[in-house]
Amino acid sequence: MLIDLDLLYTWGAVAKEYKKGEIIFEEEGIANFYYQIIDGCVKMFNTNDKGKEFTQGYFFNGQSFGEPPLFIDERYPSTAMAFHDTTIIKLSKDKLIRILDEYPSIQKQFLNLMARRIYSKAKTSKDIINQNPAFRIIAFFNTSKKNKEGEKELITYTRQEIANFTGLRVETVIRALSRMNTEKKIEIKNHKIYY
Amino acid sequence: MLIDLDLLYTWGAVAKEYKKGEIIFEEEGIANFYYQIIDGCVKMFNTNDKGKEFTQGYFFNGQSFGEPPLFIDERYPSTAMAFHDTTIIKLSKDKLIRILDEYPSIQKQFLNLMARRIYSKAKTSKDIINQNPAFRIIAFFNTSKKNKEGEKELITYTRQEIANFTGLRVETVIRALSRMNTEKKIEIKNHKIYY
DNA sequence: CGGTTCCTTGAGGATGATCAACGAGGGTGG
DNA sequence: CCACCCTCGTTGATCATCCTCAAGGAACCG
Repeated sequence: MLIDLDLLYTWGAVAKEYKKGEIIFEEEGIANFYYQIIDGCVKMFNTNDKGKEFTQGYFFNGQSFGEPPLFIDERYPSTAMAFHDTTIIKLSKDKLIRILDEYPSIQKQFLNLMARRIYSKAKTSKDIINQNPAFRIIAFFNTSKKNKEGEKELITYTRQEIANFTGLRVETVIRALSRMNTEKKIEIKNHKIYY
Repeated sequence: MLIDLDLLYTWGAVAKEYKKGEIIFEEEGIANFYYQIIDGCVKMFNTNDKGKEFTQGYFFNGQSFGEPPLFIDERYPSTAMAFHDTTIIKLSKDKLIRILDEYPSIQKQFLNLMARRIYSKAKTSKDIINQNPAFRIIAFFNTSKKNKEGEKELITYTRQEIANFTGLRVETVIRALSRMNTEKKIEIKNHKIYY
């Protein structure tokens, strides 16, 4: 949980529910609000001229998203969409900036958060460049895995979502997955993927 | 210029010169220092199993680099190397953290810096995924361009460097460039690229 | 039970990677 | 001044891989 909910409400934040598939903000839109997820999941992505989608990342309970443009007066580089039904608390940009100025410890938290994001992005782009479907897919699974070490867990993303995240095509993902299955890198039971 | 040099020296920072090609820190190394470039250029990159290189970015005069791991206690995700002869001022991690705690305005600057990095990384990975050599190369040129709008300027990177940054191979870059030349997207005079 | 959404398979084509040479320029030392 | 070396740029041929297009099949949900 990033900023305390009570604090946010004190400063005039408002909770809003978004239905699955609803757009929260769009690429090139002006950044006016701070968003923090109370419950649900948000996907950030870009779409190119030919409608091909690239997923920048997923955000879950207690996480905030879309903050960088607030700090540097830029427009949104990507679109944010509710991936499931999601409740989000919204605070105006000015108020967020004022909170950061008043609470240095919160500012520090945000610095750490941004640092962590850069760190992951560096790791991810390194992996994506590394041509090779299986490798990219594994890298994606690793970032999305809940229980780090330990037994196999169900992957809840569709093959299309995996494709969007890895920059591959659905068919390529499917073929790579079945190859990985026979090579025992993953397990597929009844179309469900375990890793 | 990020942190004032006098301030850094006051806190015990030391300037050091690195010769072209010299390694400043290595992937997976422990992060103990804050680095700020006084003069020169630094390249951050990863190398995969087969020796293929992926350039994460270049850093120039007045910029700092390799900070994220300092904030989150991780190891370096990439290697940093002097791209030309470069003078760098080094400060220990603890001292940096203490500076940030004592000067909230500096902490804020770092927050803005990290936000800007995330913003660029988002733009870059979007572009790289967008299969198409010409597109990737143009995206790289745009980020490295000094005078934003305006007339053509000389690209000072070798074709190998362009390849490393875009995740392509040298030959592919060369062929793409000459196609872009005939299509007038760029200009090549005497092997030199203008964009 | 009908309609979505997701998954699967095959055939064919496009494109970037790979391998192998060679060319061109710049700097250095004899 | 010239020969040599080293880095960078260039070209062609071939190969592997992923994309594209097309057509179904399976699972899930109201």
